Amino acid sequence: MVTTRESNTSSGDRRVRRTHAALASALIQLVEEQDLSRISVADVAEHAGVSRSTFYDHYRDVHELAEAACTAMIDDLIGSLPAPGPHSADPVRDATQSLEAFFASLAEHAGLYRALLGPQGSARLVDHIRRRIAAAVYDLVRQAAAGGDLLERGGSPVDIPHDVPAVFTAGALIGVAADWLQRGCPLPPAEMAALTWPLFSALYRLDVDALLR
Amino acid sequence: MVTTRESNTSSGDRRVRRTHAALASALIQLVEEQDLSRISVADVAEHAGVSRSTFYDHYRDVHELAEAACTAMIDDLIGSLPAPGPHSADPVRDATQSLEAFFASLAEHAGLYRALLGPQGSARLVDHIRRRIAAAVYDLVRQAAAGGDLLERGGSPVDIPHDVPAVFTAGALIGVAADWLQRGCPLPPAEMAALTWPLFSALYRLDVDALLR
DNA sequence: TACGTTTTCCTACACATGTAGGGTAATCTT
DNA sequence: AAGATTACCCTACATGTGTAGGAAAACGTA
Repeated sequence: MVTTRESNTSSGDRRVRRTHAALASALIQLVEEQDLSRISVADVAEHAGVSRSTFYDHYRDVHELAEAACTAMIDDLIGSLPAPGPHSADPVRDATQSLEAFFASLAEHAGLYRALLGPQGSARLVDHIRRRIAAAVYDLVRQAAAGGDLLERGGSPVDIPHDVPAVFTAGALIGVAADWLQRGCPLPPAEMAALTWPLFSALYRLDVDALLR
Repeated sequence: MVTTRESNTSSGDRRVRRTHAALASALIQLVEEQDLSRISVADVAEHAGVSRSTFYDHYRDVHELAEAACTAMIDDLIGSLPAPGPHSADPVRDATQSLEAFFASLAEHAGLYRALLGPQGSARLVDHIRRRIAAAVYDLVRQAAAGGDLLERGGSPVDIPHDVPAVFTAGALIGVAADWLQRGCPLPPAEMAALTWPLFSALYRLDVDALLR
């Protein structure tokens, strides 16, 4: 009997790692071929070479598996972004490269991300991703504000709850990403970064000229 | 046998209107009590005084019913917003009031919107709403640009595809709304409007002082 | 009112979901 | 290497899903 469901990240037991990997791999493969809503637990288990019963020992449904598979990728992505130090030499270039890395990572697993962020995707996952991005943005803004890279709003001390801009930014990023993925990634990641950077810049009133000076 | 599924808005047949209304009402009532994922087709049909078979004559699943119920409300909302004419006397006040009306409408049907925009909501509906809002924003921006209320970006002619900012804005609005609803609407609509307006303003580089002068 | 049309409802069926208990085999620990 | 632990798998079951065909009732129209 399985007693604990603590969703241990990289569990110690080899069997668990094997089935986790097999299920994730099977889902990613299946999601490239058909709609997520058409994929049954039996399908995933079959393609993973795992019993349907075993699936339920680890995940409550297909969405939860997708969430787990995607969460790891998103975490890797966020962690890999070149965090702007207290005083980067070229913060604009850093930010643009971060954006480009973001879009490039989306394009790399476009099938999965499109399935999960699109119309027949998982609202649970979108919500989860939005929270994670919002948290990252929140931290980033605090760092930048502490470093002096970010201008105060209108000269007055910040009186807006920090999380509203963070959620605003996260939602915007997800909106652009979802739309881009759904259109089949017509523009290359670099161009998407160049297109969206001015929007973020304007949002936080970054004085680009002052930063470059 | 039911032949057509053209989702006739306000169909001619009295029976159809009755069942549509009954199903929508039943769903709205049920969604206030329990999670959307826990609501079965049989539940909705039962509470609506309608056969389960009849449900499937009109909607493919609960999400589609929710989408239909919510779409009408969203359309009403967008249509009721005070569209800023070519040259409003006070565009800032107009925009803030539009935002306030938006949040107020969300709060009015908080149960339904929270269920549909939240973690166990409908990705299909979120996508649909984002498209509608993006289209509305797109039109609004074009109008404002034609009226001269909107400053050109950085003094150069607009070279950014208009739909990227539109999707950006729509996603941001949905992000803020979803977060606000999920927290139980702690701040009143007026305050939310006041909090988010500066963000939109900064996004489109509206020169507030110039507009007020 | 009488007719053709459309909706509603019933029944039935194949399949998917999620849960439970327990046997077996792999893994971890000592 | 031996024992304790635990993951895996099998079976079974109650419930929900989505589809199909056809009878009865309500509707719009002439």
